[in-house]
Amino acid sequence: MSWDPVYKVVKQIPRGRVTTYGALAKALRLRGGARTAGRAMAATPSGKGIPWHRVVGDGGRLLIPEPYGSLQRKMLQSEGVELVEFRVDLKCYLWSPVGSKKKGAKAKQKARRPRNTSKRG
DNA sequence: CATCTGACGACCG
DNA sequence: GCGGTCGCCAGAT
Repeated sequence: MSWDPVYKVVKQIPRGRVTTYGALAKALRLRGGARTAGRAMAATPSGKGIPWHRVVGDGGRLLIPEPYGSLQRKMLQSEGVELVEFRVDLKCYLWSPVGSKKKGAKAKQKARRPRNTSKRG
């Protein structure tokens, strides 16, 4: 799987801003959801100038493990992003993917499968 | 091919 | 607000 489209969006993240895995997954229509978005980041190639440190989890939580996690904090702080313990103030720094990455910007609505609620209920 | 794993998110209690 | 669990799917063994 080529995460090029994912890296494209990540590179679109302006300085001093952050985004979430879910946002990428939604913007790129990733099937696996945030999980797939995370997979892409885990495979983030170095040397491409990809600001992976601007990608955080839900609520701005920093999920990236060490030593990258520590690095991420440093990077964000260096960009002016205020960090609270292991979180980022999304209401101030959250950046959303514009949506101009895939060629088919039509965003076709696929058939939604009903969630099986009888499981963990 | 089968099995385990993982930079996540949503839901229930 | 927190913990346990499922769902998703690609990569590695």
